[in-house]
Amino acid sequence: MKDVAVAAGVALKTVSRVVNDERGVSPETTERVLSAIQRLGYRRNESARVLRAGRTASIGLVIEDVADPFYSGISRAVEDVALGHGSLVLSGSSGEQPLRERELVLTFCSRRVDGLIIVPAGSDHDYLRPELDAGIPAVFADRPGGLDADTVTCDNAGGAHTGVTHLIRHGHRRVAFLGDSASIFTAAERLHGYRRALRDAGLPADETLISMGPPERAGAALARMLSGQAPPTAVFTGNGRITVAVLRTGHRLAMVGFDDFELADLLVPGVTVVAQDPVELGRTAAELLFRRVLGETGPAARVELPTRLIARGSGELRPPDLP
Amino acid sequence: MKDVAVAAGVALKTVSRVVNDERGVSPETTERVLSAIQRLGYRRNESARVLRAGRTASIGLVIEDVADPFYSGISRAVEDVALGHGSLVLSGSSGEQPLRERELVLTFCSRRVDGLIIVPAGSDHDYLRPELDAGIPAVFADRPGGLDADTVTCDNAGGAHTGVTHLIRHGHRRVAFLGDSASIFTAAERLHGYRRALRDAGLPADETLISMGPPERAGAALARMLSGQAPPTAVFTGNGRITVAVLRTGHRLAMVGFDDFELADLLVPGVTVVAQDPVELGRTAAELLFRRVLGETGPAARVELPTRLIARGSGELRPPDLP
DNA sequence: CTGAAAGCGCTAACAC
DNA sequence: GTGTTAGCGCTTTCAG
Repeated sequence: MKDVAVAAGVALKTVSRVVNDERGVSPETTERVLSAIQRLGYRRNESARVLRAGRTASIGLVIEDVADPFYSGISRAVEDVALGHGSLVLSGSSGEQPLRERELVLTFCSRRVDGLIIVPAGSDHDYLRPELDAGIPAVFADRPGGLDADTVTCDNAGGAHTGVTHLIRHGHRRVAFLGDSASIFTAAERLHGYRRALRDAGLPADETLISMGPPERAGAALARMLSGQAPPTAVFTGNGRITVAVLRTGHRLAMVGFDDFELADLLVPGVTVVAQDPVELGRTAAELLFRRVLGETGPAARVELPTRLIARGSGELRPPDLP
Repeated sequence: MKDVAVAAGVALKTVSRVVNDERGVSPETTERVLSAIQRLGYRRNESARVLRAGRTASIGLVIEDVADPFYSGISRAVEDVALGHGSLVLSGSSGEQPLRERELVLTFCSRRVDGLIIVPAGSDHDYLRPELDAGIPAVFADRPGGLDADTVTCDNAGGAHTGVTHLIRHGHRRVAFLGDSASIFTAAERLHGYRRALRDAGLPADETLISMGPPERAGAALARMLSGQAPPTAVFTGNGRITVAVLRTGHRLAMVGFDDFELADLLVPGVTVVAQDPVELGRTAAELLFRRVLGETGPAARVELPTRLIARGSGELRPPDLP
């Protein structure tokens, strides 16, 4: 910048003015500065600018894994909203490890991001308190965090309730539930929805038909149930990865899965799902965040997004004894 | 930092020393500083540090769309390598628009990223020249850029050749090629591979069996071919999205697709594909980049990753006249 | 309309 | 061991 000033025969501040489109510079001076900038290949150092301005025009996004289509949908939506606000996105995958989440968040904070969108891996967010107090707004997405901040979730319990009720309406009385580890908020919520659906239908809850754990183990869990005393005639799967794991076992049960996925309609039978909308989730979280970044105060918002049942065949299969 | 120094009764530099784990500070002073840091909730401002140090410990990644599994695989791999080098990733989706690619890259540069990984949307990268000269290394991934920089691609032509030859070996003499827009490097390369495979097999190239264009139009293009004079008995699809589009048409042709995808094995018949490895692509690009960031000079590297044919059924169907 | 000086938060270089 | 000084590249006063 100094070089440009010298080359154009003006003061530093004048170059700054031109670069920032500030008014009050004569057209000819502007011209001279612009040509010097061109000639020297000058580009403003954003880091220095940030140091003065305080705002970095960047936000931090912590998700579980970019390579998972659910989270990459969120990512893309966040990115688009951020770009609309002239902001960049620093993102990182926590891999469901609270420690890594924490490290990523703190790293982002030390780079003075203007705000954070976090899909919480852990439930303890005390480490965030000082940052929030320091004025860095945060929004929790997909799951609530352990802090009173803006939160966007899906109607997990309601969605599971709808899906399980759908199976029950098609004549099933023994519906298995295969969910992710119970420590994950969404998994626990969906299990609640399952239990409530059984209760609402006046069906007993058989604990041998419930299995919570990582997707890799879902196939084996189902096999155990099927070889048990009173096997299920239908299964509700608690997320997309479990749905796929169960499909790979090649069973022929009625089935409804939480999360839509590409090609669900091309399988035979088509897979009936309870769909969430990751893009909407990301968009909403980002908009909430930028509202805060722009200075909005007020109590923490809690947004719950609806789910949608998409019937494609697998959820409409009747139990063997009811043709 | 100044506050911490005052609170601990030491000079600024001493705080800096403690924060940076520099040697030469007595244990008790360290203790005093640490407790002051704790008390005041101090966290170093990375922007200021960057301004001094010159390195930002961040890299920029421009891909086409994070929401596409191929690119999100790349993303994740880049992120992991970057984290291993203590670096963060700024990422953005170009949406295949050269202008947006350019804007993202220049924005990243003005934030002084240490390096760039670019999946080129356009082919003209003159705008990058000054940045490269200014010492910001760049690596092109998936497609070569219009500049002499490190590049990682897949063996597009070879992969297509293998896939098409596979169909020919199963008795097909009329193999259609449905590729993405010819302006996209990978699409053009794969078309070359297709043509070469026909030539190598002594088969004539029938231009009515070739269609290049956006995935949305692939279904219609195939329908046109099938209702033509001499319809194809097999089809080679030029990328994952086209493969899916073609599957949705519900045809019953023999088929091999470029790009593997989840559930390809669960469809009936299973979909035979030529698989690339996005994770390996991202990893290689990132490693190449960090080698440059760490000071390696020397001529631009060109890495070509192999592809792999995975037979699952659809590519082994024989033509109707050869049972 | 333009410029000079101060300082954002930090670290490198050199005292003490 | 510790402190002082200068300056990274920019913007924000406040004077011309």
